[in-house]
Order: sequence, then C-alpha cells, then structure tokens
Amino acid sequence: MSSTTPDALAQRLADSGLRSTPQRELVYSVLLAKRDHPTADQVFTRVKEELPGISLATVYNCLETLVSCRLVKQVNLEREPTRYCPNLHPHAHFHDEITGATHDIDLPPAIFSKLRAVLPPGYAAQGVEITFRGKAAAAAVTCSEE
Amino acid sequence: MSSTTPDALAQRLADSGLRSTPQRELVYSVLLAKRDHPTADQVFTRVKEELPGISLATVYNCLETLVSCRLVKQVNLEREPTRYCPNLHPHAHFHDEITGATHDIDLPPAIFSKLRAVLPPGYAAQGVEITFRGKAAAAAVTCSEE
DNA sequence: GTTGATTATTAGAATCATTCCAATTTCCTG
DNA sequence: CAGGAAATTGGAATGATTCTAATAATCAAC
Repeated sequence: MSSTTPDALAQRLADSGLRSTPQRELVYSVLLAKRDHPTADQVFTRVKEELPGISLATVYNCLETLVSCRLVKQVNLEREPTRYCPNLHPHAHFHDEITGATHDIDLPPAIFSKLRAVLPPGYAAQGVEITFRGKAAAAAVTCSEE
Repeated sequence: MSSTTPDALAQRLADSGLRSTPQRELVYSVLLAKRDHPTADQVFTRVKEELPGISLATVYNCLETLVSCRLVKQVNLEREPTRYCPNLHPHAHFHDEITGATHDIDLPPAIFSKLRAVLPPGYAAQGVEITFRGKAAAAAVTCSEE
C-alpha cells in the first residue's frame, strides 16, 4: 500500500514552495483516514469536527493544493460532485450503482499496454481513466473499502 | 458505421411511447451531422439556426429524451459540461488536451474480457468507460472527427 | 522581536450548467 | 370540435465550485 503518511505532506508542500498548515494537514489526514472517495463537502464535514472554524473555501483550496502536489487525485463520476482519492497507484474505479460507493480496483501494468494498443497511430496518451459501473459483492474488499 | 438515420428516430420514440417532434428531430440530426461531442449549449446554438424559437430547456429535454431512447450517449469529461455522442458502438474517448477536442476510439471486443479480468471476484460490471488524455496527431482520424 | 512582504484563510458574492416550474401550445382520439 | 395527454417554453431555482476582497498567519531580514 502506498505509504504516503501525513508526514510526507510537509515535504511535498515544501518541494512546491508551499507551506504546511493545520488545515492542509487535516484535510490530507481525513482523506487518508477513510478512503471512501469523499466529496469536498464530506471532507468539510469531517474536518470540522477537529477544526470547527474551517471554511468550505479553505477545504476546496486545500484539496486543490493537494492535487497540485500530486498527493491526491480527483475522481469524477458522471456529473456528480468531484471526489478525492489519496491512492496514487494506477487504479480503476468501480462505481457500485446500488450503494453509490466507489471502490478502487488495482490494475496490473499489463493492461496499459493492451489499452495503448487500441489507439490509432499518432495518438499519444498521457493517461487513461477506467471506470466500471455495476454491482459489487457485499463482501468485496480491495485496496480501498468503505 | 452505425447507420442510425434521423428516420430511425420516429420509430425509436414510438417504441418508448414518445412523439416525434420537429425539435427532437432537429436536435438528433444536429448530433448526427457534426460528431464533435457538442455540449447542450453548442447543440442549442446549432439548432437555433434552423429553429430560432427553440429554447435551451427544450434542447436539454430533447437530449435527455434521446439518451433515454438509447440513441445518444452522454460523455462526461472532468467537470466540464456534459457532451453528447450519437456513436452507439462500444468505444473509448480520447481527449486531446491541446485542442480540447474529443475523439472516438473504436474498441475491439477483446479488450472487454481483458478488462473484466482485472475485477476481483464478486464484482459484476455492467459497463466500462475508458477515457484517454493526451495529444492526438493532427492528421489522426478515427470513426469520428471534428 | 518588530517591520514588511508573501502566503493562507475566510465569508460571502458570483458563476455556470442544469433542473424545476407553471403556463401555454401541440397533437391525438373520440 | 372537445378533452386530455404530451411537449415546449421562459424564467426561476439549485447546487457545486470559483472568485473576491479583507483579515490573519508566517517568514526573512534587520
């Protein structure tokens, strides 16, 4: 599992010339603590328990900062609110249509060469995003669970 | 190529107990005419040239109707406005980050079994969505071009 | 450690795609 | 034609996100 600890945050921020702040640390630790792909609003709710004075704008700012530091990825499903994911491994998402939960699916590196093969010549993909929709077995557990 | 003509529309609508209207036909023909994955707003602009009195709400309604008839698919990239696509073949999307254009990429059926294989037991995918990001060669042309 | 300059946070206003609403209008069916 | 269902319409409402301008925290040098 990606051993990206909250401690790593200060370093990453410094690398980008940014400061480590209580808000940023808390937002990041909330993402690490419960990897259920929360929305900004859900992060806001969780973070407020520890830091009641924080504002939603700050949560958005912190999330944006974490994304720009490449510590967190955004996940967009349909037109729903953006979700945030601290899993940096190459992975796909499985959107359970029954529960609404989103699970991470680890991807073997081999799949990427197979996918690249479907691109016509001249297409240079810098990234791929794979999203499944369907039903997940109740007991199913991968690298991320709710 | 999918030979879904505007004529097929009336039949599909009837199958769903819906009426064929000038607005619906025009919206659909606009999608067929230029397969560049337009947004609702872009469809609105194109449709107004022929039917100046049409309202944006109607365009949204028509698009929604076409989607519910399974004649058109929605494409969501990041948090950008929803785009509409009359290509019913299984296909991926390639989002050209330079031009902003979205191209269809035909998918060989084999890729689906490979993708299904990455799912842990218990996960039943009903659909997959694959989106590439990167640069497309200028001359690149697939089943859909701008 | 005070002074500035830079960077963060904040509350609330603004934006923008989309949906909702209530009021016509259109279209069948009898 | 009359009645009723289905569509369309303009405008208001929604909701996630971004912007703005003001305040607060932090850092670097003196």
